[in-house]
Amino acid sequence: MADIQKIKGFVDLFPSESDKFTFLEQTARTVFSRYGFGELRTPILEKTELFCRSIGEETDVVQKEMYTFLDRKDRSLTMRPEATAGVARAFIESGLWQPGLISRLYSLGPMFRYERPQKGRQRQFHQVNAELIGPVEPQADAEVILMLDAFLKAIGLQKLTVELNSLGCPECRPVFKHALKEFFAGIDAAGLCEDCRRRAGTNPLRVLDCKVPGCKALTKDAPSILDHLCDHCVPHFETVKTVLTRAGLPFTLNPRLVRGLDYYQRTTFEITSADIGAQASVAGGGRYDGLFKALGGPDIPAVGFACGMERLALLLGQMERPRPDFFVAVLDERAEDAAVLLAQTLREAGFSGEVSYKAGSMKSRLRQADKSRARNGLILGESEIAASQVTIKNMTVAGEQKTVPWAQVIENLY
RNA sequence: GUGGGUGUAGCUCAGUUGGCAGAGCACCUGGUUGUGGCCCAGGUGGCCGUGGGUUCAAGUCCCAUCACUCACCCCA
Repeated sequence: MADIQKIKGFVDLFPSESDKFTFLEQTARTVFSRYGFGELRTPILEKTELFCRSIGEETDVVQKEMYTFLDRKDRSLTMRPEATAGVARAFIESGLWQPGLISRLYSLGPMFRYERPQKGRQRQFHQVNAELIGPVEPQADAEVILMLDAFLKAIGLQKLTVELNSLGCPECRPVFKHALKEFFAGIDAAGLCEDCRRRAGTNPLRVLDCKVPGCKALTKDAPSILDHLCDHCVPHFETVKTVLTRAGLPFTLNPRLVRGLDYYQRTTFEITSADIGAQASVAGGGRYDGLFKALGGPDIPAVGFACGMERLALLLGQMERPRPDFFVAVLDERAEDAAVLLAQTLREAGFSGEVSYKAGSMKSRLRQADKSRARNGLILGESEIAASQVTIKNMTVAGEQKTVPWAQVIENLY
């Protein structure tokens, strides 16, 4: 055991795993560009205040999950726990915005939250984020959800559930919260779980999302946010649903879907999978019209989502690595230089493969060639050196091989 | 922050009421002088997570500690 180990909740990804992330990133770029999105790369480190003001001072993320520290000049900095705040900050700071402008931006990269790790949750995790900045129209909400769905389909995922809700706006949500508190006042609070008795006062919306059976039963007849939407929010939500339906995307209405970050309003959504353990949510997002103003910028509406790559990777299964074109099997010490030079020539011509640096027995070197899954075994032994030739062995068909001059290797590969 | 589970070979794991440290896979070398996969034989490889304690004797029992893991909270 090495005496220095990686820190808790951080992981090393070797090729069999990192291949999945590369695939996810490439697919995201391809799909998002079809929707007119371009990549925005923002810093991993931001001033702490940015996250306090955007995510919400009272949220768990800000209260107990941030990697926050003082730099050498005693400024409080934080490793980003999510992407949207940084994107909004960058967008405001750039000064590029003007009324009527629409920006389509996505971001990829690591996020950091100080939580206890478990399946589908690390302290450093990766998200692909998309932000559609500018439009108030509900069609934009639908488009973002459709783009997310297109991405998930492109990586081959089935059996995902789209849950949809509207949280209302600053106008109608307070009315609903009041109705909810009245409801809790009217029921026997003793039947609620310990957490929910606390939450009923502090964050009543959360109680509706509790999985404890007793709480579920007690809140069965609780008022629904969808019955309390105001005259602006109702048609907005109706249009979102209509567009999704006409696009053929099935979704489930979940009036109890609550988001953990304060900046969401109106449309919210979540994509879940039943196959990845307790942390079932692979993506979540919604509309955050108030965020830019809260950060001291202009009043810009926006919709977006965050998608967890580790959770997607859990659903991917092993990816097949491509077969190398060749493996140079060195049988004679005098061929050790030539082997590397032969490989170099082939690589310059676009072929891929490896070399056994040290000479060894035929059996040993061919075993290596076989293990590398190469299509061609290129044998350099005593007789080949003497004649300036290479024996090319077809590793995919038993007993098929030929010996050719150095310069004719490329056209004779199997 | 709270609870459960697990730490033995590179990996996956056995190891009885306390009595010599094991298997499979992987790796290496052979089984025809220069021909892979399948098969066979042999071999390399262990501070039994760490530190205390009990005992003639501890992988095994007790205490502590660390790590990993699953779940809660919460989120992607």
